[in-house]
Amino acid sequence: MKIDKSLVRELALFEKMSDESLDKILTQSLSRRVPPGEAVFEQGAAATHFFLLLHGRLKVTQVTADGQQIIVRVVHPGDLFGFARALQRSDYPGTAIAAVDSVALSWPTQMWPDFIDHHPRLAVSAMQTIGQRLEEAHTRIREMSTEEVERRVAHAVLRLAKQAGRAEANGIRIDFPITRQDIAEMTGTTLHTVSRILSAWEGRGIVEGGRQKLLVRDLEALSVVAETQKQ
Amino acid sequence: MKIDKSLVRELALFEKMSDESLDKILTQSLSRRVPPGEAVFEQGAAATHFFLLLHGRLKVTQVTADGQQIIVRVVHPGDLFGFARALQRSDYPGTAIAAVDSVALSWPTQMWPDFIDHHPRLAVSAMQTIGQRLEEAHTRIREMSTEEVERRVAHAVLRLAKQAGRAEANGIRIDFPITRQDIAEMTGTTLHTVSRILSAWEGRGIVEGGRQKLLVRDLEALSVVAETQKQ
DNA sequence: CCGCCGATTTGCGGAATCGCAAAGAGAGGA
DNA sequence: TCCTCTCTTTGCGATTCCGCAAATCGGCGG
Repeated sequence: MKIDKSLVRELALFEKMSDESLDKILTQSLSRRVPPGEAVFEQGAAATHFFLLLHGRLKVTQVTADGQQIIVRVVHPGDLFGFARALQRSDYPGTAIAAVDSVALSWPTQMWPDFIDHHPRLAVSAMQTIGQRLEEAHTRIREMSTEEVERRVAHAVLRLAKQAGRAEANGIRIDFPITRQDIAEMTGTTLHTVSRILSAWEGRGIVEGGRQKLLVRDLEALSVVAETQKQ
Repeated sequence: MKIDKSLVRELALFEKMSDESLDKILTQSLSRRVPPGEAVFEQGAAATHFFLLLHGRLKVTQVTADGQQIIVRVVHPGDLFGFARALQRSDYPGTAIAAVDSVALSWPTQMWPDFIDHHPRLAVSAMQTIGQRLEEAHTRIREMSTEEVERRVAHAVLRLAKQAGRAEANGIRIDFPITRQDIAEMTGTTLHTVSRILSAWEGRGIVEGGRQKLLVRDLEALSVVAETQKQ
């Protein structure tokens, strides 16, 4: 499939790579369109490919043994996904579901070692990416350990605004459909509590809600909420 | 400094490396002894080196802006540490403190890209290590999102028993000094709650406590606690 | 344009857990 | 051996947050 090279070229991951190498890698990839609600891969399935998101937005979820679901992370355009475990495990640890119409490139898992051997800089880039992701995970652990629910939700919304925000007349729009339940699963609480918190914020003019919609009207005030500890 | 090569040779990280390469790498390293309570590096300090723990046990902690501390992870012999961020950040994101007398090898941070360029397999190994660590972090996030405190503490103690357990007549001894406060900081709760939980377990014959001591008497029962959801 | 279905809001107990406080206990140093 | 310091235990009231329930809302398909 014909791929828009300029999109890939801009990624930090391929920054140091020559044009020929990049071409070679791209010709070995497959492109796939994923409509909203469809899974790119499912938790527990054999990890046959790793992916790069070109367009759209994915939610990576995990389901616990007793059926509870959490959102591990949101995948944005330019992110690699479905690969961290391709190195260690044979199955995907989570499910990646398209929140909107999305397009992803994919490569067979077994090509990964080849990539690294032929492009050591790629290894460094990839490691930086994973390192960042690890840092994010630690941040989340720290937040869940030390902050009350309202601050955690504030941090989550701030992250969404930064990573998936689109400027609008009245503020920053979260640029994909997201439910209260989703936010609850990102912050380790219930949709009820999230709803109460967002309602309170709406009353203070900080955000504006809606069905699967969220608009941040006052980033400043939201940051204050995120940094202010109770009492 | 003279280093016991056999110790290093066994590590998965260096598994695929030739003897000459390994020798070269080891001659470039420095060995350092760290007495209990002393820090290998401090949060926020310039990341000048990355490390490999040979002997002992370290606790990696982070302190939040408002002074609360959490334990990010425990470093066991054979683990690389203080490097994930050397790739992306210029300072250490946490503090590594020796729980017991420890010995670590260190290399200057700027040698990392060299390592990768000359030993691509090392890059793959390192990435697997970070990938595993990321997976652990996600496990912890999942636990903190969906489980009550008692189950989280049970999981934490099980992990400690697996990673730092030494067989004893009456059960599995956690092989380094650990306080209730430590366990609290690993599970996102308070030392009071941990103390109550451990007391209850002691009453049921599952564990045996003591000052900075912990002995798991009934691994089976503890696993049941870890997997049983309330009600 | 109407009806249905999933998303959201909100009230109200109840349970889990925190925070404070005070007492007990073990280990190492003087 | 005694003293001191830190760690640990335990009680009790205060809070946060969950879980259930019921009502409302909004968009999509027919």
